[in-house]
Amino acid sequence: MKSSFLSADAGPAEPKYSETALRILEAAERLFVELGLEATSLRLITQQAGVNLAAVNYHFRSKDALFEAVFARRFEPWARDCLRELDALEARASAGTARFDAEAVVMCYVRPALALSKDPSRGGALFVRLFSRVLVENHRALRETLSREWGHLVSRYTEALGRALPELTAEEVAWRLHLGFSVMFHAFAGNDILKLFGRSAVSARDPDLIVKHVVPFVLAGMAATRGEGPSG
Amino acid sequence: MKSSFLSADAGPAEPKYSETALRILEAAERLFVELGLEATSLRLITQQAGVNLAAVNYHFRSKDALFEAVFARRFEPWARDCLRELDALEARASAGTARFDAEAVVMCYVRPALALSKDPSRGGALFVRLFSRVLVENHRALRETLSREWGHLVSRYTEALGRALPELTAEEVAWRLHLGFSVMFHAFAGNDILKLFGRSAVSARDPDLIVKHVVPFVLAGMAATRGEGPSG
DNA sequence: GTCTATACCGTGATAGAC
DNA sequence: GTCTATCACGGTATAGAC
Repeated sequence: MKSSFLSADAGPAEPKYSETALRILEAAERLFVELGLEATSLRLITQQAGVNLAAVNYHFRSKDALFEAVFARRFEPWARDCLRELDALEARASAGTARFDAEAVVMCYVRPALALSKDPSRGGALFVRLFSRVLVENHRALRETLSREWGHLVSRYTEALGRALPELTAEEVAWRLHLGFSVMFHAFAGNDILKLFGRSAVSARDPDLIVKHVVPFVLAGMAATRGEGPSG
Repeated sequence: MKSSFLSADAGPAEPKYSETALRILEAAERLFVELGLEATSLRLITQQAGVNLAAVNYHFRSKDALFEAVFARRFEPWARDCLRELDALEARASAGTARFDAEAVVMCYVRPALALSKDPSRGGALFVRLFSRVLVENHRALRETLSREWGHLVSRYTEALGRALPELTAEEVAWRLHLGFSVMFHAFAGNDILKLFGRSAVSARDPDLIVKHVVPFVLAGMAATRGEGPSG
């Protein structure tokens, strides 16, 4: 078993939380998902958790750090799933039992996202929505952690997509990945921009339905011909 | 000249603002763009505008309403440009001088966005970024206004895309529009999700560069084959 | 180590004097 | 129209009880 930090070893992870800390963590998760980060006050969290306000500053450091902890608890197992998918794809491709194309790479993200969506014990669709919304909104609370701990995950997807689309330059691959993931995050976030205008016919909540529509869109976009002309 | 409320007549618009109100409006716009909505306090705005704190509640009603005013001043002329583009496309198509395809429809959004990006007197690229960020983040401040005043704009794009892609069902058209606009908003917002992970090679600031990469992606996505299989 | 009460300062909003 | 004073609420910090 290769144990490079680039691949998906199961860490011990799950730092032990005291009972108080866990109560805070769980109340916070529920409220962040329901109300969003800004709209959830520490006083509401601690009240629902049945603990003192100051406990959140003792066990976690700040509201942002609490959010980081809520996030990490759900995100890390998921990210490890993604890495395992990528490892498995590489293995299958080496063995000649799988094509290494854009669809295979995209599915290395979609499959774990879909599995998580359907597993309430790991946060389910609600967490996927929270996760995507947070990425889309670029929250300061996560910037440091994500780039320190999970930058290599993006590197893996970038390499994989570059291998799947060898006719593209590195810059083009970066753009396709950027755009493709933007749509997928957005779709999974359940944000319906057009609904802001009161005119959307899209019901964007069922994960299977999202995948059904978003995957063909993303695959076609990633495989687009450079500077496609007006008449195809 | 048909003058249905559905098409693009030039309204008088521009309600007269007192000098104090204008000073607030302009300081607010600059700061909202620089710092974001949440991070900009009314005390900072009024201080930079050289007016009293309470003036913002007198001239506008609340912080959200102030944002609405800042937004409307830039958005309305732009939205009218979009409507004019759609009207012009329909006219050219009727006259047989233009193809009514997905690219033509998408360009009805991209052209005004690009023009606005390059016109600092109307807010320029900074406002396009603010606008896109606000849509992406689904701000409560705009929900009511957008659906009341500009819902028909989305209806126009929906109809147009349906006409350009007649082989798709209405549900599919809604999804393609939703996904396509999501990517474009996101790209124009300059949000780089992958940069959160510290690993993005995309420099997402130059509007022309954004268009160059995003348009082929969106067009390919919109024209995607239903449930595209693994081997194309 | 763990938990609590309480105080501090910045936020948006508002009432009422001028 | 403008300004001062004040409010309730937010995140945070700390002193001190157990």
